[in-house]
Amino acid sequence: MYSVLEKFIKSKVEIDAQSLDKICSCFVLLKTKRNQILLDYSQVCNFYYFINKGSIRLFTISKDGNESSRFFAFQGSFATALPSFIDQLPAEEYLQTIEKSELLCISRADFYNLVKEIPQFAKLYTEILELGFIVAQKRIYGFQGFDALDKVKWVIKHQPQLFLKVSNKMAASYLGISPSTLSRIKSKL
Amino acid sequence: MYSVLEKFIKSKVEIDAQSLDKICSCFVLLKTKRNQILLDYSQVCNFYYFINKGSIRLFTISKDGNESSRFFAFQGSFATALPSFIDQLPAEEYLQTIEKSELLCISRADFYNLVKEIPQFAKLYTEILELGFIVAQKRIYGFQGFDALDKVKWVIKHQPQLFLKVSNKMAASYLGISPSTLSRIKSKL
DNA sequence: AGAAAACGTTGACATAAAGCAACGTTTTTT
DNA sequence: AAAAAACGTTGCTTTATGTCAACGTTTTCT
Repeated sequence: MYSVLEKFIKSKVEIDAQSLDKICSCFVLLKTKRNQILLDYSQVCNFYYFINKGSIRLFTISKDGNESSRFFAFQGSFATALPSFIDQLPAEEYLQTIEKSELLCISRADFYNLVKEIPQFAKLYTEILELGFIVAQKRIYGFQGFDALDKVKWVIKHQPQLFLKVSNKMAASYLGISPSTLSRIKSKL
Repeated sequence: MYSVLEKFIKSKVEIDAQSLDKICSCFVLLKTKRNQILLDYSQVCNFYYFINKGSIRLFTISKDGNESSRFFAFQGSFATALPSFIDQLPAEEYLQTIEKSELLCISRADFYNLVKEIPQFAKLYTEILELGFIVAQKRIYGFQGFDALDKVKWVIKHQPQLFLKVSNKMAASYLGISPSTLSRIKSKL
Protein backbone atom coordinates (compact mmCIF):
# COMPACT_ATOMS: atom_id res chain seq x y z
CA MET A 1 0.00 0.00 0.00
CA TYR A 2 2.81 2.42 0.74
CA SER A 3 5.24 1.18 -1.87
CA VAL A 4 4.67 3.98 -4.41
CA LEU A 5 4.94 6.61 -1.70
CA GLU A 6 8.06 5.06 -0.23
CA LYS A 7 9.66 4.92 -3.62
CA PHE A 8 8.81 8.56 -4.20
CA ILE A 9 10.29 9.64 -0.89
CA LYS A 10 13.44 7.59 -1.33
CA SER A 11 13.94 9.14 -4.77
CA LYS A 12 14.03 12.58 -3.16
CA VAL A 13 15.84 12.16 0.16
CA GLU A 14 18.09 9.82 2.10
CA ILE A 15 16.01 8.32 4.86
CA ASP A 16 16.12 5.54 7.49
CA ALA A 17 13.46 2.87 7.69
CA GLN A 18 12.09 4.11 10.98
CA SER A 19 11.43 7.66 9.81
CA LEU A 20 9.96 6.30 6.62
CA ASP A 21 7.56 4.15 8.61
CA LYS A 22 6.61 7.06 10.78
CA ILE A 23 5.84 9.13 7.71
CA CYS A 24 3.82 6.41 6.01
CA SER A 25 1.82 5.67 9.14
CA CYS A 26 0.33 9.17 8.95
CA PHE A 27 -1.23 8.48 5.55
CA VAL A 28 -4.68 6.95 5.28
CA LEU A 29 -5.88 5.15 2.17
CA LEU A 30 -8.91 6.56 0.40
CA LYS A 31 -10.49 4.74 -2.51
CA THR A 32 -12.63 6.91 -4.73
CA LYS A 33 -14.94 6.68 -7.68
CA ARG A 34 -14.55 8.68 -10.83
CA ASN A 35 -15.41 12.39 -10.56
CA GLN A 36 -15.55 12.34 -6.78
CA ILE A 37 -15.27 15.73 -5.14
CA LEU A 38 -12.53 15.75 -2.50
CA LEU A 39 -12.84 19.41 -1.63
CA ASP A 40 -15.74 21.76 -2.22
CA TYR A 41 -15.56 25.39 -3.26
CA SER A 42 -16.17 26.93 0.14
CA GLN A 43 -14.41 24.30 2.23
CA VAL A 44 -11.08 24.77 3.92
CA CYS A 45 -8.53 22.24 2.74
CA ASN A 46 -7.21 20.00 5.50
CA PHE A 47 -5.50 17.21 3.61
CA TYR A 48 -2.54 16.67 1.41
CA TYR A 49 -3.00 13.84 -1.10
CA PHE A 50 -0.52 11.44 -2.59
CA ILE A 51 -1.83 9.68 -5.67
CA ASN A 52 -1.22 5.99 -5.42
CA LYS A 53 -3.34 5.34 -8.45
CA GLY A 54 -5.53 7.51 -10.63
CA SER A 55 -5.66 11.23 -11.36
CA ILE A 56 -7.06 14.34 -9.78
CA ARG A 57 -7.67 17.85 -10.92
CA LEU A 58 -8.08 21.24 -9.37
CA PHE A 59 -10.65 23.53 -10.96
CA THR A 60 -13.03 26.40 -10.43
CA ILE A 61 -16.29 27.49 -11.91
CA SER A 62 -16.46 31.13 -12.91
CA LYS A 63 -19.55 33.26 -12.39
CA ASP A 64 -20.72 32.60 -15.95
CA GLY A 65 -20.67 28.87 -15.25
CA ASN A 66 -17.53 27.89 -17.12
CA GLU A 67 -15.11 25.42 -15.63
CA SER A 68 -11.49 26.41 -15.53
CA SER A 69 -9.03 23.60 -14.85
CA ARG A 70 -6.05 24.76 -12.88
CA PHE A 71 -3.94 21.69 -12.50
CA PHE A 72 -3.85 17.96 -13.07
CA ALA A 73 -1.90 15.48 -10.99
CA PHE A 74 -1.28 11.87 -11.86
CA GLN A 75 -0.04 8.68 -10.22
CA GLY A 76 2.98 9.13 -8.01
CA SER A 77 2.66 12.80 -7.18
CA PHE A 78 1.43 14.98 -4.37
CA ALA A 79 -1.42 17.42 -4.77
CA THR A 80 -3.73 19.58 -2.77
CA ALA A 81 -5.41 22.97 -2.83
CA LEU A 82 -2.26 24.51 -1.46
CA PRO A 83 -3.32 28.11 -0.84
CA SER A 84 -6.22 26.92 1.29
CA PHE A 85 -4.13 24.22 2.93
CA ILE A 86 -1.52 26.80 3.93
CA ASP A 87 -3.69 29.75 4.88
CA GLN A 88 -6.77 27.84 6.05
CA LEU A 89 -9.13 29.98 4.06
CA PRO A 90 -12.00 28.72 1.89
CA ALA A 91 -10.45 27.10 -1.17
CA GLU A 92 -12.52 28.86 -3.84
CA GLU A 93 -11.70 25.86 -5.98
CA TYR A 94 -12.62 22.22 -6.27
CA LEU A 95 -10.45 19.17 -5.92
CA GLN A 96 -11.79 16.19 -7.79
CA THR A 97 -10.72 12.75 -8.94
CA ILE A 98 -11.10 12.34 -12.67
CA GLU A 99 -10.91 8.56 -12.61
CA LYS A 100 -11.29 5.77 -10.07
CA SER A 101 -8.39 6.46 -7.74
CA GLU A 102 -6.51 5.38 -4.66
CA LEU A 103 -5.23 8.26 -2.61
CA LEU A 104 -3.06 8.40 0.47
CA CYS A 105 -4.29 11.25 2.61
CA ILE A 106 -2.49 13.03 5.39
CA SER A 107 -4.13 15.60 7.64
CA ARG A 108 -2.70 19.09 7.84
CA ALA A 109 -1.86 18.62 11.53
CA ASP A 110 0.05 15.41 10.85
CA PHE A 111 1.70 16.95 7.82
CA TYR A 112 3.11 19.95 9.65
CA ASN A 113 4.03 17.73 12.55
CA LEU A 114 6.17 15.63 10.21
CA VAL A 115 7.71 18.79 8.78
CA LYS A 116 8.67 19.79 12.31
CA GLU A 117 9.79 16.37 13.54
CA ILE A 118 11.53 14.85 10.55
CA PRO A 119 14.11 17.01 8.76
CA GLN A 120 13.98 14.83 5.66
CA PHE A 121 10.26 15.43 5.42
CA ALA A 122 10.84 19.17 5.71
CA LYS A 123 13.33 18.85 2.88
CA LEU A 124 10.80 16.85 0.88
CA TYR A 125 8.19 19.54 1.40
CA THR A 126 10.66 22.20 0.27
CA GLU A 127 11.35 20.21 -2.87
CA ILE A 128 7.65 19.79 -3.58
CA LEU A 129 7.20 23.53 -3.19
CA GLU A 130 10.18 24.31 -5.40
CA LEU A 131 8.91 21.98 -8.06
CA GLY A 132 5.37 23.29 -7.78
CA PHE A 133 6.64 26.82 -8.07
CA ILE A 134 8.73 26.02 -11.12
CA VAL A 135 5.86 24.20 -12.81
CA ALA A 136 3.51 27.10 -12.11
CA GLN A 137 6.08 29.54 -13.48
CA LYS A 138 6.68 27.51 -16.59
CA ARG A 139 3.00 27.32 -17.24
CA ILE A 140 2.56 31.07 -16.93
CA TYR A 141 5.45 31.65 -19.26
CA GLY A 142 4.56 28.81 -21.59
CA PHE A 143 1.10 30.28 -22.14
CA GLN A 144 1.77 33.97 -21.95
CA GLY A 145 1.35 35.75 -25.24
CA PHE A 146 0.85 32.54 -27.19
CA ASP A 147 -2.07 31.62 -29.36
CA ALA A 148 -4.12 28.44 -29.05
CA LEU A 149 -1.89 26.38 -31.34
CA ASP A 150 1.27 27.30 -29.46
CA LYS A 151 -0.34 26.46 -26.13
CA VAL A 152 -1.37 23.05 -27.40
CA LYS A 153 2.14 22.44 -28.68
CA TRP A 154 3.56 23.56 -25.35
CA VAL A 155 1.43 21.06 -23.46
CA ILE A 156 2.31 18.27 -25.87
CA LYS A 157 5.97 19.01 -25.24
CA HIS A 158 5.93 19.59 -21.50
CA GLN A 159 2.99 17.57 -20.23
CA PRO A 160 2.51 14.86 -22.84
CA GLN A 161 0.49 12.64 -20.53
CA LEU A 162 -2.17 15.33 -20.21
CA PHE A 163 -3.97 14.81 -23.50
CA LEU A 164 -3.87 11.06 -22.96
CA LYS A 165 -5.47 11.10 -19.54
CA VAL A 166 -7.82 14.03 -19.74
CA SER A 167 -10.97 14.73 -21.74
CA ASN A 168 -10.91 17.33 -24.48
CA LYS A 169 -13.25 19.50 -22.51
CA MET A 170 -11.03 19.52 -19.45
CA ALA A 171 -7.88 20.01 -21.50
CA ALA A 172 -9.50 22.96 -23.26
CA SER A 173 -10.49 24.51 -19.94
CA TYR A 174 -6.88 24.07 -18.81
CA LEU A 175 -5.57 25.78 -21.93
CA GLY A 176 -8.06 28.58 -21.63
CA ILE A 177 -9.56 27.88 -25.04
CA SER A 178 -12.94 26.56 -26.12
CA PRO A 179 -13.47 22.85 -26.79
CA SER A 180 -14.31 23.66 -30.42
CA THR A 181 -11.02 25.45 -30.91
CA LEU A 182 -9.10 22.58 -29.34
CA SER A 183 -10.93 20.13 -31.56
CA ARG A 184 -10.10 22.13 -34.69
CA ILE A 185 -6.44 22.47 -33.68
CA LYS A 186 -6.08 18.77 -32.99
CA SER A 187 -7.44 17.91 -36.43
CA LYS A 188 -4.59 19.97 -37.94
CA LEU A 189 -2.01 18.10 -35.88
CA MET B 1 21.65 49.16 5.54
CA TYR B 2 20.07 45.95 6.80
CA SER B 3 17.11 47.50 8.56
CA VAL B 4 14.50 46.69 5.88
CA LEU B 5 15.78 43.13 5.62
CA GLU B 6 15.85 42.67 9.40
CA LYS B 7 12.34 43.98 9.67
CA PHE B 8 11.21 41.58 6.96
CA ILE B 9 12.82 38.60 8.66
CA LYS B 10 11.48 39.49 12.09
CA SER B 11 7.99 39.79 10.63
CA LYS B 12 8.22 36.19 9.45
CA VAL B 13 10.10 34.29 12.17
CA GLU B 14 11.25 34.53 15.78
CA ILE B 15 14.98 35.01 15.73
CA ASP B 16 17.87 35.90 18.06
CA ALA B 17 20.20 38.81 17.32
CA GLN B 18 23.18 36.59 16.64
CA SER B 19 21.49 34.52 13.94
CA LEU B 20 20.05 37.66 12.43
CA ASP B 21 23.53 39.16 12.21
CA LYS B 22 24.89 36.03 10.67
CA ILE B 23 22.18 36.12 8.03
CA CYS B 24 22.63 39.79 7.24
CA SER B 25 26.41 39.46 7.00
CA CYS B 26 25.95 37.20 3.98
CA PHE B 27 24.19 39.93 2.01
CA VAL B 28 26.16 42.40 -0.07
CA LEU B 29 24.80 45.78 -1.09
CA LEU B 30 24.47 46.46 -4.80
CA LYS B 31 23.47 49.88 -6.06
CA THR B 32 22.11 49.89 -9.58
CA LYS B 33 20.97 52.29 -12.25
CA ARG B 34 17.63 52.10 -13.95
CA ASN B 35 17.16 49.24 -16.43
CA GLN B 36 20.31 47.46 -15.32
CA ILE B 37 20.46 43.79 -16.30
CA LEU B 38 21.19 41.61 -13.27
CA LEU B 39 20.94 38.33 -15.10
CA ASP B 40 21.22 37.64 -18.81
CA TYR B 41 19.21 35.15 -20.84
CA SER B 42 21.80 32.41 -21.04
CA GLN B 43 23.39 32.92 -17.63
CA VAL B 44 22.94 30.66 -14.67
CA CYS B 45 21.46 32.50 -11.70
CA ASN B 46 23.69 32.53 -8.65
CA PHE B 47 22.15 35.18 -6.46
CA TYR B 48 19.03 35.79 -4.49
CA TYR B 49 18.08 39.47 -4.22
CA PHE B 50 16.35 41.37 -1.47
CA ILE B 51 15.05 44.74 -2.60
CA ASN B 52 16.06 47.43 -0.16
CA LYS B 53 14.86 50.12 -2.50
CA GLY B 54 13.57 50.13 -6.06
CA SER B 55 11.92 47.52 -8.26
CA ILE B 56 12.97 44.66 -10.46
CA ARG B 57 11.29 42.58 -13.07
CA LEU B 58 11.72 39.19 -14.63
CA PHE B 59 11.05 38.96 -18.36
CA THR B 60 11.82 37.11 -21.55
CA ILE B 61 11.96 37.99 -25.20
CA SER B 62 10.14 35.60 -27.49
CA LYS B 63 11.45 34.59 -30.89
CA ASP B 64 9.39 37.27 -32.62
CA GLY B 65 11.08 39.91 -30.47
CA ASN B 66 8.26 40.64 -28.04
CA GLU B 67 8.98 41.13 -24.38
CA SER B 68 6.93 39.15 -21.93
CA SER B 69 7.08 40.30 -18.32
CA ARG B 70 6.83 37.47 -15.89
CA PHE B 71 6.99 39.08 -12.52
CA PHE B 72 7.60 42.37 -10.75
CA ALA B 73 9.04 42.72 -7.28
CA PHE B 74 9.12 45.87 -5.23
CA GLN B 75 10.77 47.23 -2.10
CA GLY B 76 10.92 44.84 0.80
CA SER B 77 10.63 41.56 -1.05
CA PHE B 78 12.86 38.76 -2.27
CA ALA B 79 13.25 37.91 -5.92
CA THR B 80 15.37 35.86 -8.24
CA ALA B 81 15.14 33.69 -11.33
CA LEU B 82 14.19 30.78 -9.15
CA PRO B 83 14.16 27.89 -11.63
CA SER B 84 17.70 28.69 -12.70
CA PHE B 85 18.79 29.41 -9.13
CA ILE B 86 17.49 26.02 -8.02
CA ASP B 87 18.48 23.84 -10.95
CA GLN B 88 21.55 25.76 -12.09
CA LEU B 89 20.51 25.77 -15.71
CA PRO B 90 20.56 28.78 -18.05
CA ALA B 91 17.82 31.10 -16.94
CA GLU B 92 16.16 31.68 -20.32
CA GLU B 93 14.92 34.89 -18.82
CA TYR B 94 16.23 38.29 -17.82
CA LEU B 95 16.34 39.89 -14.41
CA GLN B 96 16.42 43.67 -14.57
CA THR B 97 15.97 46.67 -12.33
CA ILE B 98 13.28 48.99 -13.59
CA GLU B 99 14.38 51.95 -11.52
CA LYS B 100 17.46 53.06 -9.62
CA SER B 101 17.66 50.44 -6.89
CA GLU B 102 19.52 49.19 -3.88
CA LEU B 103 19.67 45.43 -3.66
CA LEU B 104 21.01 43.10 -1.03
CA CYS B 105 22.53 40.11 -2.79
CA ILE B 106 23.32 36.73 -1.35
CA SER B 107 25.19 34.06 -3.27
CA ARG B 108 23.59 30.68 -3.84
CA ALA B 109 26.27 28.97 -1.76
CA ASP B 110 25.74 31.28 1.20
CA PHE B 111 21.99 31.03 0.78
CA TYR B 112 21.85 27.26 0.97
CA ASN B 113 24.40 27.32 3.75
CA LEU B 114 22.06 29.53 5.79
CA VAL B 115 19.16 27.19 4.98
CA LYS B 116 21.23 24.34 6.39
CA GLU B 117 22.71 26.13 9.39
CA ILE B 118 19.86 28.32 10.61
CA PRO B 119 16.47 26.64 11.02
CA GLN B 120 14.68 29.99 11.04
CA PHE B 121 16.19 30.78 7.68
CA ALA B 122 14.99 27.45 6.33
CA LYS B 123 11.53 28.34 7.60
CA LEU B 124 11.81 31.75 5.96
CA TYR B 125 12.73 30.11 2.66
CA THR B 126 9.76 27.76 2.95
CA GLU B 127 7.49 30.73 3.52
CA ILE B 128 8.93 32.56 0.55
CA LEU B 129 8.32 29.48 -1.59
CA GLU B 130 4.80 29.05 -0.27
CA LEU B 131 4.01 32.67 -0.95
CA GLY B 132 5.63 32.54 -4.38
CA PHE B 133 3.66 29.46 -5.23
CA ILE B 134 0.41 30.98 -4.09
CA VAL B 135 1.04 34.19 -6.02
CA ALA B 136 1.90 32.21 -9.15
CA GLN B 137 -1.25 30.12 -8.74
CA LYS B 138 -3.43 33.15 -8.19
CA ARG B 139 -2.06 34.76 -11.27
CA ILE B 140 -2.75 31.71 -13.42
CA TYR B 141 -6.26 31.51 -12.10
CA GLY B 142 -6.82 35.25 -12.11
CA PHE B 143 -5.98 35.40 -15.81
CA GLN B 144 -7.27 32.08 -17.08
CA GLY B 145 -10.25 32.38 -19.34
CA PHE B 146 -10.61 36.09 -18.74
CA ASP B 147 -10.62 38.82 -21.31
CA ALA B 148 -8.37 41.88 -21.27
CA LEU B 149 -10.73 43.98 -19.18
CA ASP B 150 -11.09 41.33 -16.48
CA LYS B 151 -7.33 40.87 -16.31
CA VAL B 152 -6.80 44.58 -15.82
CA LYS B 153 -9.43 44.61 -13.09
CA TRP B 154 -7.77 41.61 -11.46
CA VAL B 155 -4.42 43.37 -11.33
CA ILE B 156 -5.98 46.57 -9.98
CA LYS B 157 -7.55 44.51 -7.22
CA HIS B 158 -4.67 42.20 -6.35
CA GLN B 159 -1.56 44.12 -7.29
CA PRO B 160 -2.61 47.75 -7.12
CA GLN B 161 0.96 49.02 -6.93
CA LEU B 162 1.75 47.51 -10.32
CA PHE B 163 0.14 50.14 -12.53
CA LEU B 164 1.66 52.87 -10.39
CA LYS B 165 5.22 51.63 -10.62
CA VAL B 166 5.37 50.08 -14.04
CA SER B 167 5.10 51.52 -17.56
CA ASN B 168 2.08 50.74 -19.69
CA LYS B 169 4.23 48.76 -22.05
CA MET B 170 5.58 46.51 -19.30
CA ALA B 171 2.19 46.15 -17.67
CA ALA B 172 0.69 45.14 -21.02
CA SER B 173 3.41 42.55 -21.54
CA TYR B 174 2.64 41.21 -18.07
CA LEU B 175 -1.05 40.98 -18.85
CA GLY B 176 -0.39 39.33 -22.18
CA ILE B 177 -2.20 42.05 -24.11
CA SER B 178 -0.95 44.72 -26.48
CA PRO B 179 -0.14 48.25 -25.27
CA SER B 180 -2.90 49.58 -27.51
CA THR B 181 -5.49 47.36 -25.89
CA LEU B 182 -4.34 48.33 -22.41
CA SER B 183 -4.50 51.98 -23.34
CA ARG B 184 -8.01 51.60 -24.69
CA ILE B 185 -9.16 49.74 -21.60
CA LYS B 186 -7.67 52.28 -19.23
CA SER B 187 -9.54 55.09 -20.98
CA LYS B 188 -12.79 53.27 -20.19
CA LEU B 189 -11.84 52.95 -16.51
C1' DA C 1 19.70 72.56 -23.78
C1' DG C 2 18.81 70.33 -27.89
C1' DA C 3 18.44 66.07 -30.56
C1' DA C 4 16.97 61.49 -30.65
C1' DA C 5 14.57 57.80 -29.04
C1' DA C 6 10.92 55.65 -26.63
C1' DC C 7 6.29 55.92 -25.09
C1' DG C 8 1.10 56.50 -24.98
C1' DT C 9 -2.95 57.26 -27.52
C1' DT C 10 -6.15 56.71 -31.19
C1' DG C 11 -8.13 55.27 -35.79
C1' DA C 12 -8.70 51.87 -39.54
C1' DC C 13 -8.27 47.25 -40.69
C1' DA C 14 -7.30 42.21 -40.23
C1' DT C 15 -7.80 37.95 -37.79
C1' DA C 16 -7.93 34.36 -34.28
C1' DA C 17 -10.94 32.43 -31.51
C1' DA C 18 -15.58 32.43 -29.15
C1' DG C 19 -20.52 31.46 -29.42
C1' DC C 20 -24.16 28.96 -31.26
C1' DA C 21 -26.29 25.22 -33.32
C1' DA C 22 -26.68 20.65 -35.38
C1' DC C 23 -25.49 16.00 -35.50
C1' DG C 24 -23.42 11.55 -34.52
C1' DT C 25 -20.96 9.03 -30.88
C1' DT C 26 -19.79 7.66 -26.38
C1' DT C 27 -20.79 7.33 -21.62
C1' DT C 28 -23.78 7.22 -17.69
C1' DT C 29 -27.98 6.22 -15.42
C1' DT C 30 -31.90 3.54 -14.24
C1' DA D 1 -31.06 -2.98 -22.44
C1' DA D 2 -33.05 1.29 -23.17
C1' DA D 3 -33.14 6.15 -22.33
C1' DA D 4 -30.80 10.23 -21.16
C1' DA D 5 -26.98 12.97 -20.77
C1' DA D 6 -22.51 14.42 -21.94
C1' DC D 7 -19.04 14.71 -25.34
C1' DG D 8 -16.53 15.68 -29.81
C1' DT D 9 -16.71 17.58 -34.26
C1' DT D 10 -17.82 20.90 -37.78
C1' DG D 11 -20.09 25.04 -40.29
C1' DC D 12 -21.56 29.74 -39.83
C1' DT D 13 -21.51 34.20 -37.60
C1' DT D 14 -19.83 37.55 -34.31
C1' DT D 15 -16.54 39.77 -31.49
C1' DA D 16 -12.45 40.94 -29.04
C1' DT D 17 -8.00 41.96 -29.69
C1' DG D 18 -3.80 42.30 -32.43
C1' DT D 19 -1.32 44.93 -36.12
C1' DC D 20 0.00 48.94 -38.43
C1' DA D 21 0.44 53.69 -38.81
C1' DA D 22 0.28 58.52 -37.40
C1' DC D 23 0.88 61.93 -34.05
C1' DG D 24 2.01 64.43 -29.87
C1' DT D 25 4.36 63.89 -25.43
C1' DT D 26 7.77 62.38 -22.36
C1' DT D 27 12.16 60.64 -21.39
C1' DT D 28 16.94 59.76 -22.33
C1' DC D 29 21.36 60.82 -24.04
C1' DT D 30 25.28 63.71 -25.19
